[in-house]
Amino acid sequence: MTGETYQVSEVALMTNITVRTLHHYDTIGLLVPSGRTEAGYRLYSNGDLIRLQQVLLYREFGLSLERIRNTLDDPGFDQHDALLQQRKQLVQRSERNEAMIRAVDCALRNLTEDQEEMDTTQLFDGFDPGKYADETQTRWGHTDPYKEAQRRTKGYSEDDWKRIKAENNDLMARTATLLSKGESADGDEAMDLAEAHRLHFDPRGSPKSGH
Amino acid sequence: MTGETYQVSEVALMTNITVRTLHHYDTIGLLVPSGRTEAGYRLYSNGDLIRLQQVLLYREFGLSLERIRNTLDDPGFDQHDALLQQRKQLVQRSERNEAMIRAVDCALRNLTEDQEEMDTTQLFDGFDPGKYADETQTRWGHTDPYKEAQRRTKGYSEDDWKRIKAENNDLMARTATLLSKGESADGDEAMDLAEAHRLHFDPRGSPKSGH
DNA sequence: CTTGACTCTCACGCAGCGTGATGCTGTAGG
DNA sequence: CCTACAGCATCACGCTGCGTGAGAGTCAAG
Repeated sequence: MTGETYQVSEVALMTNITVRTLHHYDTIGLLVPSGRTEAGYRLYSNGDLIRLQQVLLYREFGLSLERIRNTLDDPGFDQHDALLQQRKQLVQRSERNEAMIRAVDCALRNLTEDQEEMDTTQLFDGFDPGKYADETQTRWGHTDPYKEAQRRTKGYSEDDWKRIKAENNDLMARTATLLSKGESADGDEAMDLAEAHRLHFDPRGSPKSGH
Repeated sequence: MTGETYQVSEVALMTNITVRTLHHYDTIGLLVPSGRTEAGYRLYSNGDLIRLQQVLLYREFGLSLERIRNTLDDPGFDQHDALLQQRKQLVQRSERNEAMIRAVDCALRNLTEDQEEMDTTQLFDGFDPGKYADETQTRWGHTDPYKEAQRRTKGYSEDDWKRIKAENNDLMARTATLLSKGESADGDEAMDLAEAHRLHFDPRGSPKSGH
């Protein structure tokens, strides 16, 4: 007979997952053991193992447990479609992820590379971190293990970096418009928009693009 | 004076984040507004905005809020190093992610492509999903929009796929060893290892690699 | 009977907020 | 002055996928 059953720890050993995971899959209804002992011990059948096998496979693909449960409980409903959608998500995440990598590379470049002509200030494009910049510059002049990373990534993500900078600049734009309507909210002296703008660009009083 | 202050909703508008996020950053100490009104309203200064700006920048890089807080609160401690580590993590995730994509592609291929000679069964390498396979085969014969994806990924991830299949096969191996020592735990009839193995390979009774 | 290895069921914790619930504040209108 | 109504505040639970005890029952061995 194919009627062997296994306890949690056995299944855990077989599949290399934890007992807790089995508990979890049980409580969320993803993999409910087909049997229990009188004492309440979970008993997994061979069929349960098969299901678990599929669960783990789909999990390997990055599908959510909920999605896995749906596709398994309603076979023929998704599966292929689910995989396609999953692929899309993965691709998106991948792109996003690589953009982040490039962005980090750019940040690293900006932190180290020829700071005479491109210092950290520019990182915020006028929205300068100021005092922090001073310390950062003196502290890590050239740490050097990422030198190669710099070369590899040189001229490699200007657009991504620009996007981020654009978003940062966006703050200032919003700030300006916000100020133009909210200046009466707090300040009694109605300063003109230009002045407010300048203050925002450099709240510490060191004007750089004084217009 | 540079003494303008802003309320939560204003800052939220400027930076395009939610009020709740500001609350959160406050409670976790990532961005504590430098002031409050008598009524308890949060008041953000320009300095706060600068800090927020940095926070959002690092967040863009994928650093955890905790890590951001550390690097900002102890400037010169990490930052450069933090970015490097972050880069490593991102690269890892990226690799993992792409492996998943390739795996999904393989799964899709196995689902659709020439099923006469490579049906879903093989997906589990003997640890066959059986009845599910029948349904899946008949339902999605050829949906076709991923045809190109198939071509692009052809012969493209055999190793990744093999790794996954190996992991799946691992289950069976473990099962076998488990059985060899645990057969007395439940079953009274001491079947021989080979038999147990076969049962495991195909608990529904349709032997395929009957050795 | 006791020990020790397993098992069970709560239930909190983590990351980063979303989403109400419930109540006070502040300003404009009647 | 009273009333709306918009904004603010503080809980506090929800989500994902389990990890990690806590406290207690089970089961085979000594």
